[in-house]
Amino acid sequence: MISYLQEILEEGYKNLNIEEKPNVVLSNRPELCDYQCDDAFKLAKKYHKNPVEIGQAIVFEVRKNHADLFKEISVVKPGFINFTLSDFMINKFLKNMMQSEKFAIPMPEKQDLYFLDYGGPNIAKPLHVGHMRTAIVGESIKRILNFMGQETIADVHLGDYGLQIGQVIYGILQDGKKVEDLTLEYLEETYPKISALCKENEEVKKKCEEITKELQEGNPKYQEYFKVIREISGNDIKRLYQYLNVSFDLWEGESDAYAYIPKTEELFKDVIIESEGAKVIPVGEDLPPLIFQKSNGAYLYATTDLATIYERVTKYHPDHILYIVDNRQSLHFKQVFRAVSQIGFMKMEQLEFLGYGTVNGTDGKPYKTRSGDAPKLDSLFQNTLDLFLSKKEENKKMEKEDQDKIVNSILKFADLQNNREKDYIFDIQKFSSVVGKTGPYILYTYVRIQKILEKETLKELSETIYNEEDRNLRLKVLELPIYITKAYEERMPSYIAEYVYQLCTVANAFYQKNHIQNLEEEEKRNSWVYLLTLTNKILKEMLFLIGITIPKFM
RNA sequence: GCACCAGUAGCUUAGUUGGAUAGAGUGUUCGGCUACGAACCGGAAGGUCGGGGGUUCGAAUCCCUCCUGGUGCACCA
Repeated sequence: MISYLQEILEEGYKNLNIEEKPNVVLSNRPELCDYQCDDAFKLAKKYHKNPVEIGQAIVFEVRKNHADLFKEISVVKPGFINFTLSDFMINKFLKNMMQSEKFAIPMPEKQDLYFLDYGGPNIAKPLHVGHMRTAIVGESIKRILNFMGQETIADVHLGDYGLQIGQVIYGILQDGKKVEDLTLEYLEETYPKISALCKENEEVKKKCEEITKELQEGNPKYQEYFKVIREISGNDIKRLYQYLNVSFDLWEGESDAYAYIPKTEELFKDVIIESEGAKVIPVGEDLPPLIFQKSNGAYLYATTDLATIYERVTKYHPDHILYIVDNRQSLHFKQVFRAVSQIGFMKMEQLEFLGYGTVNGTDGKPYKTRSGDAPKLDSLFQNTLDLFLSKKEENKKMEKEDQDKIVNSILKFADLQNNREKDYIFDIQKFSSVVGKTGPYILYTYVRIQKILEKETLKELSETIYNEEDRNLRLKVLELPIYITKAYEERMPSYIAEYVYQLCTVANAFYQKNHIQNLEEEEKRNSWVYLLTLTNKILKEMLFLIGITIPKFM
């Protein structure tokens, strides 16, 4: 709708010899108009005229050819141009949306290949709430890109070759465990134990670093342990991602990047210098240098990230690489991006750091359980399910599959309605709420509309709009492209969550007031069935984009 | 110390390429099931948009400054 209004205005601007591109936005005063254009202020400054005069000239041009599209176009006080759509125009666009496969949303001209990195679980520790955020946000960004016609490759990028593995192997050696003795439970308790030990005991830390280095150099005994650790941990990680409906095309990790380190070093040979016994890459006066190789010869996170970029670029030639990671890593990625772009291997604008805020507890500090760890995902899923089941007796009778879908909707909607970049407070009680702006509210709306439509058949949309709730719903449906475009351009799924919620509130108001069953006026009935059909079609697709699937019953 | 991010209603928050009266949820409060599902709908109260200054016809949004909180700063990931 907006792009169409802008086209109409552009036509008028040409006739008036205005070079600027028109800009139309959703009205912020819905009682005055549907859409507004605030260009007259800027144009007034540039052409040294009164904004109202310019506004009137623009309106005059628009009226010449498109009068039937508007109920009203007016210029108000300081210079706002207000558009109120005619029923004809609203319905014309609703039909366009219904008939188009992707709701007549303007698609990007270019089709690029995006490489996404939104996993990053450490195979030495269980997944916690922070991993869920990466996974949910990343999966949603991937689906949005695909919806907009873009190609994607997603890599889980396991944290599987650093000091943490050296620490676990140290623990295994101490306990005299054999490969076949290793279990998930054992790994989960060993890592924190040794990690804590390293902090107080310099000897142990040195030993762990030594093991890490030898592992990286290919020590066969350590390699054997490593493979089993990765196998055990990887299976558990897969199970949790599966529960969240999050998938990856590649299950690579830092360890896979090691094969590319020699070539990466070759690529960076002109900029690698020696400093304090380590090999580093200077990345500018304002940043600390990136450490390529430790003075003891071991490699680090930054090295594998460079090698991973090398691998991805040479193998897949992506146009963009997106990192969905915690904001706390912003400095690290700034260094990596600079290193890569300063030698011209990739351009800065091809590399995107999509930082998300830290998940904090009600005290505003990073979320921890009483024992001091970040809560495991398993217990979060279980707690959320328990809370949901306790809300209503009937919930316990639902199929397990539907219960899981609702738990997913609770967690994902609670997460995605927040702005991606900001820290947010995680309170399990509020997070698991099922009333108000929540996943269950959205699902409830969808299921209820579906119930209404079950008894109806889809026919034509008439030219009439019958009342305020009816008009509000039609207008809200027309707003879809605004939100999806923003979500795509800014890589912000929260815009879609927001739209879905708004659509549900107007839909609720609509069907609460307007009953379809037993409605004798044929035209009205057909129109409303048409409108609700389109509404649910959109809801379903948008819910898919934020990773929410719809249960059979609520 | 330096750098980055944030501060919006009691609580959780949306809105920052400058636009009209700052928008939700929750909590409080009033009203609505003889109805296609009340996990709902309608109304009320609740705001110095951290403080101060500036730019502008117009600032939550841009600039300066101060306060508060978080995070990161060379061999962890």
